[in-house]
Amino acid sequence: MEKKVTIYDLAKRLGVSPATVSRSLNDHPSISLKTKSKVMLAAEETGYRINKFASNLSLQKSNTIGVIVPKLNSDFMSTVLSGIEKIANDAGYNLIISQSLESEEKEKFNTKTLFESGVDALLVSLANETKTYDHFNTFTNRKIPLLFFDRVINIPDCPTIIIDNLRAGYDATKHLLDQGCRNIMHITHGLNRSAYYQRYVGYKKALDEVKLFEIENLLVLDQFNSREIDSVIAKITASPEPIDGLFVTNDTFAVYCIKALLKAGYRIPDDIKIIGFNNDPVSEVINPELSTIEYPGYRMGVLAGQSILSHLNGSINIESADQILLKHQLIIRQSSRKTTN
Amino acid sequence: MEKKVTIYDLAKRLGVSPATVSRSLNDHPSISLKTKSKVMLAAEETGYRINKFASNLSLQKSNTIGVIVPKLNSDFMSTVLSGIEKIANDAGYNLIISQSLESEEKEKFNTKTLFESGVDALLVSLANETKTYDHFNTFTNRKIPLLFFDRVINIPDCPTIIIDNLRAGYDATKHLLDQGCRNIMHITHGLNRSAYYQRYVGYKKALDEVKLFEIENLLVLDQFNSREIDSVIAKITASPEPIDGLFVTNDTFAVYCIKALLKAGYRIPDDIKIIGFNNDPVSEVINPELSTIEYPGYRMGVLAGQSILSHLNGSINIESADQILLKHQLIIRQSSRKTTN
DNA sequence: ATGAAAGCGCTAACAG
DNA sequence: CTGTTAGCGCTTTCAT
Repeated sequence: MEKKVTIYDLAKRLGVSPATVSRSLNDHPSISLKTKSKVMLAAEETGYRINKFASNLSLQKSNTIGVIVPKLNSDFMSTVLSGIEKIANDAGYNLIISQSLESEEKEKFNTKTLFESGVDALLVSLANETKTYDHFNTFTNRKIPLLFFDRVINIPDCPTIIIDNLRAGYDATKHLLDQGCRNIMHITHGLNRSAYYQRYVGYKKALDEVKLFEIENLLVLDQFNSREIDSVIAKITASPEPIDGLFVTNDTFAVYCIKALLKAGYRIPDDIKIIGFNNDPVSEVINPELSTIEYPGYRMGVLAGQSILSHLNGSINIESADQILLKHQLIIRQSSRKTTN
Repeated sequence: MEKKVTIYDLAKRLGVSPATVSRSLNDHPSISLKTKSKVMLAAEETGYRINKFASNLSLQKSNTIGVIVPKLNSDFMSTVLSGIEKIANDAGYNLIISQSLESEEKEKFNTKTLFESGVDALLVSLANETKTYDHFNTFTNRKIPLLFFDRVINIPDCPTIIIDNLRAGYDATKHLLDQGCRNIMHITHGLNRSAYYQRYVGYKKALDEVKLFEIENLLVLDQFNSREIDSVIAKITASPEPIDGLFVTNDTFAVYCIKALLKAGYRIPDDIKIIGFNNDPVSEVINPELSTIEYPGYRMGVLAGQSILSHLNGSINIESADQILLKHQLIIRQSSRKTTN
């Protein structure tokens, strides 16, 4: 059991003051090179490690960034997190990551504990359930940088990083129309989150332009899990006018749809054309390959990290913009291509 | 800008001592109910929040658990993390997550910063590169609970959570043999990590039993990324004796292999039978569906969390065992099934 | 049941 | 260039 060694121990050992030790350790300019190296050596020998609690308490900062996401284990989210972690880590920041599991309660709780843990900034992608936003006041009131990504809400002085979801929804739907679809169903998550709502608006806009919008063709799911697939197939088969296009706001679920539809005897893309969302790796694995909207997750993570760091440094530049809009991209693959016959 | 309020502020406001406030807030038994509720109310009204730095400094603990993983963004790892987070969060612990990106240097650095951040325990899945383990001494020397999962190393008093990789490798290979394969190639990650090495040993054992082991059929890849797929195909086509079986220790990469092989004109499972590892969702998306070894990631995360918590509590039970061996399972799907002709 | 006071380990203003 | 000293905010022992 190694004993912990403090700057006082080093000070005593070297016959200098704790302040000198502290300054040396922090490479303060006003310390002679000689003392510095003496201190560093002693620190090395004794296995000295700084106590961050004490340091943080004194400095009133933690070099830690909090992150709240709905769910860790999706390809998209873990990719975003990977980007955030890379940037934060390179800048000497630790990441405290927690998941809300789509629950407003848990999001509130996590917000509270992250605040108390003294994170220097907070990055949030909102739970689907969340309808009130007061729990973020603790951060905004104290001017602690708060940033939303992907699932955002507009709060003064809180930057957001998103893609143009309306446009993306429009692009996806327009593409299906261009391929000849006339009765397009939209399968999405709770419209409570603007990311999803905007995609829906884009979908509606494209259809309104050609007078083909049908409210019955909207299917809002609670989760995107495989248990919900039956209701999808039921709705499709029950449709008075045959469904010939499917815009699903999640690749993984779109893939479930493809599998279920094929099993039910539908031909894809001949009978029904399908487009997903995110460009998850799985979209290239399914047969037929899934058309989708490319969502730059890693870049989003990197930008979220850079943006929050620049806020933390007080530097003003592109990353400290109020809103960053990332480009999405329509990716056309087999699942939605018009069949020439 | 809200001002931060401390227990001193509350004490002054209520005309009691800071000690009483502290005790009330912590529900200490020796404080009258009346004072307690008085304090709680004042805390509520003023928006008091505990300062964890001060608390941690005083208590010498952080209610924080550190986690180091090779890479956040894989289905398997994010699922494990999701399990760990659930358990930790429910027990009132925060998680500081960092990725080594398979680099020994970064793993060392992260170990150091997590130590300095005062985590109460550390959970590690080792980087593939890592060959020395001294950097964990800071933890073991001070008896800070340290646990390895998935990619483990045996260090006294450090529990490990793994599956029986040797047996899993054996099962996978034996299955291919049972399906009639006679020239089975093994595609795996660097054998530096015992998880992979043991799978290799199992593979070899199954083949040795029927005198079919060929060292030339071992292909060790640095990464499992799509850029390496060409070398795989090259090796398969160049094999003097036709390869008729493939045991790939990663589903995602196995899927790349299937796609590339199909494109190269091989029939699966007729010409080559394939089995993967992990039972990632993608294994059910590829056509033909991929046989694989089920790896219980979420359970592993949950158990890792429970195990480390029980160490933290000093309780002795099943979760505080030195080694937990989770059951894997052979899952047979189309990609490896003997074709009846 | 409550208060006084020391201590956790580090930082920084001030003094020399 | 270095030392003294006063916090940072909370916990806890020892009194009362």
